[in-house]
Amino acid sequence: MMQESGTEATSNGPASQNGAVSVEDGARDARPKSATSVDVTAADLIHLQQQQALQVARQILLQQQQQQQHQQHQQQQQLQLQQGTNLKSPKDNDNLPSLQVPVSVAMMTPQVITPQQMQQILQQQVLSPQQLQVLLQQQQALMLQQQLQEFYKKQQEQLHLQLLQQQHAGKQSKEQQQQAQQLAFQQQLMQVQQLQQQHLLNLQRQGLLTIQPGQTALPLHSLTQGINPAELQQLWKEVTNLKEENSSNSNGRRGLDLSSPQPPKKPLLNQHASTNGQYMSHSLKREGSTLDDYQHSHHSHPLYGHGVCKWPGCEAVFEDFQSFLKHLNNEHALDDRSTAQCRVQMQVVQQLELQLAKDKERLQAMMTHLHVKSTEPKSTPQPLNLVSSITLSKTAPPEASPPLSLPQTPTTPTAPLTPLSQAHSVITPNSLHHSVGPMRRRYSDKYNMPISPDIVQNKEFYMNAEVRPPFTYASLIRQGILESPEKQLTLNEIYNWFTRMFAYFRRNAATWKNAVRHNLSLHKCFVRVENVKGAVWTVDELEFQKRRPQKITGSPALVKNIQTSLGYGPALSAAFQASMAENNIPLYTTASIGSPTLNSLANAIREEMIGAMDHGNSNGSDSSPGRSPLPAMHHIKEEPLDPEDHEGPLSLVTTANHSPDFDHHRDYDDDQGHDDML
DNA sequence: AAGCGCCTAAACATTG
DNA sequence: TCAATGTTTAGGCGCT
Repeated sequence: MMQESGTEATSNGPASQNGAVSVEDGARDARPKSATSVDVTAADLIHLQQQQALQVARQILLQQQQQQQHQQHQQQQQLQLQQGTNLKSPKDNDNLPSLQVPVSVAMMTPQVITPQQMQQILQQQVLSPQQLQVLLQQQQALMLQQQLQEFYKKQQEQLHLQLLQQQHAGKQSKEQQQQAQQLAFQQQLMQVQQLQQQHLLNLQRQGLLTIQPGQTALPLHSLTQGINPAELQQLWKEVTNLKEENSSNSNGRRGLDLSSPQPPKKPLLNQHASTNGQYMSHSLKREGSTLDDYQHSHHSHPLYGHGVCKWPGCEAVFEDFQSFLKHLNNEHALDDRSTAQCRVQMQVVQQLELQLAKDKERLQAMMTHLHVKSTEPKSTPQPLNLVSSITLSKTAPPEASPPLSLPQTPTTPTAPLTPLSQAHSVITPNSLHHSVGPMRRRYSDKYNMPISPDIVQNKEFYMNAEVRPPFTYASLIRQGILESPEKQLTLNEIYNWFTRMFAYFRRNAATWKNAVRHNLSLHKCFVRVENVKGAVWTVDELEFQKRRPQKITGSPALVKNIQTSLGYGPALSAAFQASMAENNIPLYTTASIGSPTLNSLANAIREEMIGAMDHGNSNGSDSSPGRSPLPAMHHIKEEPLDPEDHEGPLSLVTTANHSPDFDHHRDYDDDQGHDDML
């Protein structure tokens, strides 16, 4: 199945299926001028904002640092004055290297933000919650560290002073002094220890540090033994290392690391990585190790499928995984372009998620409003089963069937707007793909017809969503043939029409092609005509029309359903469109609405339905406006006589799982020339 | 429950 | 010979 998706991607190039494609294209366009300000996307703006926030934060930190240095200096002076000693000169300090604050510590720290400043940053609201959290944690750690440093400094000073005092004091009460000194020192040690513990506790609490049973011994031990700058430094290093590891390991999530020597080059990247999984962060983090990392899992590498690089807008083909990796590292390395693409992809995902959430909500509301049978235990909400699910109970069981390999349809969470008249058909996300055994709920085919002009949009829907169209093969074949300029198609052209018009038929080719051939042979309405270039298939409308009416007449309930669907058709379409539009999803719709192919298809199908309706429902209670019973199109014989082939709809839910052998690359256009945008 | 229509699968034949 | 194209049969399911 994976293969199919891969081949599809390449084969129906134009018929890109997921809405993301267009966005990606946009990214591709924007990518060239890497650093220039030409293309400013929303992501860029956000990035910019965050950069500015960083800038502000750094400035604030700088100021704070200066202030603190100043304060420290003042404190030192005060201390000196209080101690009544002017002996201590800067020089003296310099002469005590062992007491110096470790340089590395000094480099890493001194950037504590005051509450006011922090608030200021918060008010700007330019930092993400994660960033803020990390920032806060770092600030707390920094503050504690600074307290430690100050304490340590004070301790140095006091010791120094005491030393001097001792020298000056001569021999008098030396022991007393030593005792007092020891006492003071012990107190200081205790205070430092408390601070350290507090610090560690904080770190632990913040998840920045995991203290192992034996680990606590280290700091405490060193403290009790007397603080050694080297040890302190080591301790701090350990703590900071832990912190860094922690932050970098946390799903790639990373906030502003103000204390890190190198400013984060692309703060956003790792955030994006969180949505894209580990691969992204892998490739961005350390290219050197990517190869090995992927080696074992290349089969499932999201960026590699069917020998094709799936990086947005790339599609480069590779013989083997190795070359792909090479390509990945070379062409999609960490640069502006990749970054931009990554951002775009993230937005795409976010958009999709957003849309999904919205639609789910909407669906829920709709179901609630319509009192959709709550009997279904299914987890997933059922879409449009607008028509009271009469036969629901029946259909329910099958749906529990084994999951077929059908991949989820990316594009359509929403139901086809098709006037799924098939009332009973319960089109659920599940059923769509699990075609389980009985899959074919093709309900009365004859009834399901698209009815409203909105069929065009439905067409678009089917072109892009892997949803089985609710028409029989015969109906579809006929449609394809009638759409052709000469009203005739070769078998291959029919195949192409199917794949072009319905995403659903882009897979499981063997199955549906066989069905097509079977239908062509089986139904009298399809006439094989020898042509110059071989044989072509035409439609005998008379034969085709013969069988349509019958059913409709039969069941009032069905008629009712049809009416219902008629009424809902447009509404559904509108809802679908609204949904898409609302979420800014490009979807195939509008673009090709005016295409002749679609229109003709829509018309033809509509006719078909209308014809059926006429037969079954002569009074036309429904709203179908201007329904010219058949003929509107291709010499359709009016008389709806015998029921021969009136085809109903293909079951929407059908055997979706077959061997995937969609033979891509059959040009879709060999048949009629109008391939609209496909 | 029977009959019908449709779908899927598959065997087989024909053709290029 | 092979693949594409046609034909036919069989079985299953949903619906009436």
